[in-house]
Amino acid sequence: MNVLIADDELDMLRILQSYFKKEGFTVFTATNGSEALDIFYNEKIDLAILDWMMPEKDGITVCREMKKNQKIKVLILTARDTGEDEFIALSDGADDYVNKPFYPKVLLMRAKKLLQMESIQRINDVSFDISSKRVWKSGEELILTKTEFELLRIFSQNRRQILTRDQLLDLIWGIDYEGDPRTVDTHIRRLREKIGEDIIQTHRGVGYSTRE
Amino acid sequence: MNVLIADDELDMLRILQSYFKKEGFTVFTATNGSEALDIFYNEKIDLAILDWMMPEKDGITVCREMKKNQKIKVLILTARDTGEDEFIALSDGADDYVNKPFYPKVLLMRAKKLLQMESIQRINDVSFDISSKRVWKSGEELILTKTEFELLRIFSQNRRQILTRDQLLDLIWGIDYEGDPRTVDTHIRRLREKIGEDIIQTHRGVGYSTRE
DNA sequence: TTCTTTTGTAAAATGACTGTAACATTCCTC
DNA sequence: GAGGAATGTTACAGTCATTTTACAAAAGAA
Repeated sequence: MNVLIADDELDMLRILQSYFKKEGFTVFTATNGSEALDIFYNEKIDLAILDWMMPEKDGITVCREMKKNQKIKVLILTARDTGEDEFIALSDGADDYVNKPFYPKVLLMRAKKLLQMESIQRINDVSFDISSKRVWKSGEELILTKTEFELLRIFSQNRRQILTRDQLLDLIWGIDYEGDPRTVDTHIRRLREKIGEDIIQTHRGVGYSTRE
Repeated sequence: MNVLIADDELDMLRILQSYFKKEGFTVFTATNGSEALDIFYNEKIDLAILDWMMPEKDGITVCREMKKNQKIKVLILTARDTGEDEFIALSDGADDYVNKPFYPKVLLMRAKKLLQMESIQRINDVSFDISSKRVWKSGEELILTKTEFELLRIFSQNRRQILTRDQLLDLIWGIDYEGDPRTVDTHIRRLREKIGEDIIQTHRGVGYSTRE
């Protein structure tokens, strides 16, 4: 997992960096908003931890920019603590908001929550482990192919959201893959056969989603 | 969306209840942990907001119990504010943790984040999400066809305004579509059947509007 | 290599949605 | 209350989207 930490206090940066590195994250750091965006556009960042008050561009501005296109998780960090600020941050797309001073352990925990890093995930009676790629349905282990597992993982990471066939093609086969969107149907069909018909819901004319 | 709020301070309960009701949630309340679990087992609760310190069973115990089987979001509320507590709560399955005192607006925002309902619109007891094209009536999800959803969207964007059949044809089918205006009646009929008869009002000789 | 599994595509079968028309009901006017 | 106009309701067939089946190419395993 790639995390980008942006703060103009170097001490803060150093402390967070060491905490996240210890947990196995790949850490990128920036000391101002523009630098943060630069890194964002050049690396595949999963989570950005942004200080509100930064030179060049403040955390909220950077957050808005990042949230425009990509699906990245953003956590805003700040020493201000009026409710209004927190409200603005959350309204502007931030996924979480933590006041300074904070306990690093808690920040780490919140970061992991955002990234859904608990290794065992569950959708109704189907549970699976991302790292070992094993899947169970009410206790019984299922054998899924690579594509089927990918589908399941993508749905789990985008719960309740409707994903179009094209989105699924992009997410599983890559943005530059040129294939028949109907192929998705077939894989959905195969996945449903294994995990049960009621996990994935069809939205006619739109796409598919988990049913929860 | 059904939310359960559990706190032994009655003032707190009352304030939160009114905030959440105004936003269209169905609110259940409890003043201790056992009562909260009772309600949880008897109702379909989407989100539980639990005070940590409660008689009978504390919030964390209740949270653990709720998280055992079901897909429910839990937000822990507390006046303690050691990082250790927050860490425990989040580790034990809580989805978010907010310190008292807090700003109700922020709590509401966090609750909505948990339920992924940022762009939700409402007409009476019917709520829907334009971006994901999903519709609920008092908590239950409804399946609307494309045309039905379009109708609902147009009415929501033109609240209280009376729209003629021709206007609706133009807005939904496109300006150059040549079709029977009575077709609109049939779609209104089908939409009413799903969302309830009282949402869309007929204006004889003119057209239709929302009734609010 | 040969055999098996997985994958992508195509085409047939199924099922849902749509528009129209015909009939029923309600509302309004006289 | 009768008659006429507008709306509500139902039924149906054409159309379109999805599901399902089948098959051959590709990838992996033996």
